[in-house]
Amino acid sequence: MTPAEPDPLAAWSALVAVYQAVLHDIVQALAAGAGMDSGVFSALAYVERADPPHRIRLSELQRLLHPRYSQPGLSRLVQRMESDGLVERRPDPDDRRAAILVSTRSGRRAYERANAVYRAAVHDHFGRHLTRDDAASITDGLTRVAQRRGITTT
Amino acid sequence: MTPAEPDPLAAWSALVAVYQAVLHDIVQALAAGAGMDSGVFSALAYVERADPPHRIRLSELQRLLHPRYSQPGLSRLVQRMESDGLVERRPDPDDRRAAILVSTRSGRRAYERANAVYRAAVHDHFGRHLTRDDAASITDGLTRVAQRRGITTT
DNA sequence: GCCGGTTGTATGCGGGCGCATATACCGGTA
DNA sequence: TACCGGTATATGCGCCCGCATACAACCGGC
Repeated sequence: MTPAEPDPLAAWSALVAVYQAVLHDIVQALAAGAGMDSGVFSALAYVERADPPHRIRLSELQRLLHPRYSQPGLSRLVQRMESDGLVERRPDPDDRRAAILVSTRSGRRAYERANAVYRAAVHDHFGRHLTRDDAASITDGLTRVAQRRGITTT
Repeated sequence: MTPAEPDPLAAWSALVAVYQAVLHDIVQALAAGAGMDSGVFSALAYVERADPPHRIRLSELQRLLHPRYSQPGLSRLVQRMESDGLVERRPDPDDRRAAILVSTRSGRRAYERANAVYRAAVHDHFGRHLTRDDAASITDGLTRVAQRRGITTT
């Protein structure tokens, strides 16, 4: 394959095509292998990796999940997670408007299982098609864009 | 910035973060600047660039749009496009089950305007944050994944 | 010419999303 | 204290999506 002309539109088109196909497959894998939809998985991942772990303010989660979910969208996503027993909602002692999410034991187990499925799916549908150089140069290029745009990765 | 370790998970995370943020901004730009949602724009783009141009079989459009739209999703997307006067539905003389979409004059104008907005938005929110080398290496790496997965890019 | 499997498209239904808005609470100001 | 602009979260509403399914038309074997 001859090296690509440096056309940002072509880069964007390739990014869109790969993202849509890979994400679709990962979503299916998560549903089939862990019974979890990708929105719940993303939110739960932020709860688990928060500092301190296993708990996060709803407004902070909203900031991390933007623009994937609007504030009302997150409100309802959390309602579903709560009714599925993955997280609990605690009052914030310092601010009575705020809610703090804490993962339940069952939520933590579900996350561990789902994360294993997720990592395997990323490898199967994306990682194994990359050379080491590809992985490094994609990470570099996109991380640069993310930094310039003020996007926080992961 | 020090070069990234060749970690496919990090590459995927960066891809997701950049995609979501950039797409969000492009969608807003399309809505504000051309009054068109991104699904209509994608579908119309395939209609316009089909061979021969301005007309496409619905089932072929479905193949091109997969997995972004399911078959029923596309059926309704096309209904909206038709009721907005962007395309017309013609019977296929060779297969009475099939529908052929043909863009209307108004649909072609709307596409030209929206495409200008789209290209500008891709530049503003993505391209201008890339060096020439970034663009080339992202295109190269992702195109390789797309080829290995049998994804047709744009 | 018929028949079973396949393909192309549409529709019923349940559910998730974003926008606009409502409600409660915060913190500063006078 | 009483107020007021801003912040954190929830809810009403309409729309769009995918899944399951329905229906029509195609095609190959006989």
